[in-house]
Amino acid sequence: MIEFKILKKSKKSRARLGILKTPHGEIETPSLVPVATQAVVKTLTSDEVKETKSQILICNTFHLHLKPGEKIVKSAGKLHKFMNWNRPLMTDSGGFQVFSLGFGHDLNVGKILKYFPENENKIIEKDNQPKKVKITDDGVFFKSPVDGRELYIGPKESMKIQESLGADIIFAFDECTSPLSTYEYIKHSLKRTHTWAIQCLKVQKSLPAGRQAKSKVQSLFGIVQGSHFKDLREESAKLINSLDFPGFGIGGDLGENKKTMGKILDWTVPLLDEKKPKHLLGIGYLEDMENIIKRGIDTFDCTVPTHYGRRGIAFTDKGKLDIRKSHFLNDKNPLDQNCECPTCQNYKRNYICHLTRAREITGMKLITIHNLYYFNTFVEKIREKIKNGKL
RNA sequence: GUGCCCAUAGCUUAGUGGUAAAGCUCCGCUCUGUGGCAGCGGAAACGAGAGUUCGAUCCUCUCUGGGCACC
Repeated sequence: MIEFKILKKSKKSRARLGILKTPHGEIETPSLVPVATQAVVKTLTSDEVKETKSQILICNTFHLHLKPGEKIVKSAGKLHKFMNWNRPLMTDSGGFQVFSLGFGHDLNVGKILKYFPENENKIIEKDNQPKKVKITDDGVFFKSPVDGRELYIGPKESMKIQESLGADIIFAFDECTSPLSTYEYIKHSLKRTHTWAIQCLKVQKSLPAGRQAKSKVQSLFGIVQGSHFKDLREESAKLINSLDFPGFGIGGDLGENKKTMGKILDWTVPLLDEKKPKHLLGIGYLEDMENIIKRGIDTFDCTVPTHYGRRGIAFTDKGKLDIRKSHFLNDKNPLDQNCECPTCQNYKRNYICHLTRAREITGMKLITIHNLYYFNTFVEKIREKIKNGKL
């Protein structure tokens, strides 16, 4: 079971400084949670991840269910042993794949709606279904991206898989919704997500892992949905808060821009138990961090540092650097002048540029290490700011 | 030396008697509970000369370069 201690509350905002204790150690919050979908931070070994100041990782239930299957992971001694990561772990429930493989794929939109004119006519009405995913009130039928076979995940299945995987913090199975859904769609979807949340709690308590020594028990976080509709977000926050979750996730779409993201958090966070940790799912550009932390977010996972790293984008004090650009072949500086990460201590832009252009995986690795270190240092500085009363 | 074949974008190849298309490369841009993908946009070519023709990248000849075979 987790334990969450709030060390300091900001007087300027809802930001707080905390310690989140888990069966595999504690983390300082606010904290970034790097993404290790398939039980690996892509291109890195777990030892390398430790050199990036990463405190906790999040793996994915859906992907690990497909490959290699939770039975394999369980028999390998569960996720921590399997991937040689003895620090805290989370697993996402598979709820995001309802969206990413469903409407997200069909309509080519993300959690935050961009202002493309072609999105204007795209609307998801109440009884619409995605092409490759069938969403029912009991659970979701997926078509496996691996071999095409049909697979079903509902709250019970997600809990069982997550139990086998053995992360410290697990999430309730939810339907992550699209920003293009109508109010009626979201209202109906929300009912499902809430029913599933209740079922997840019940199932989790009945599973063997839910009955073992308290110190080892997984902590199940409930997820608030409701899209960009104020009353639905409020309704969801109140309901999820009323259930016996030790922490919360805030999921779903966050409106059409960064401002709506802040608004949605302002509607939601105050309705959730202040003493419990709050995780924002899937958000975390550098410019988002202060914004969400000020609004009471303790942890947040984001693919940006790793995903961008593999595409050759390095984050620096002077902005994003597309290291594949040919002029970097003549640049003898480190990725970032002030960075103390293993990459910046030992390698220069010219070499990393060459590696990425030659499609050598070490290029991706070096940037991934840097980006993670840079993001974690960025959050570290935000923690400092809270400590010093500046945020 | 003789015979045959070939010559289209930086690379690899389509194609047509009315000036040309694609993949890769290159140059921009997009990417938030991760395909290392993907998508959008851009730059860029008919080896040289002559002939036939209203018009030749396409047909004919010569040259240049490359390949193969034979002596």
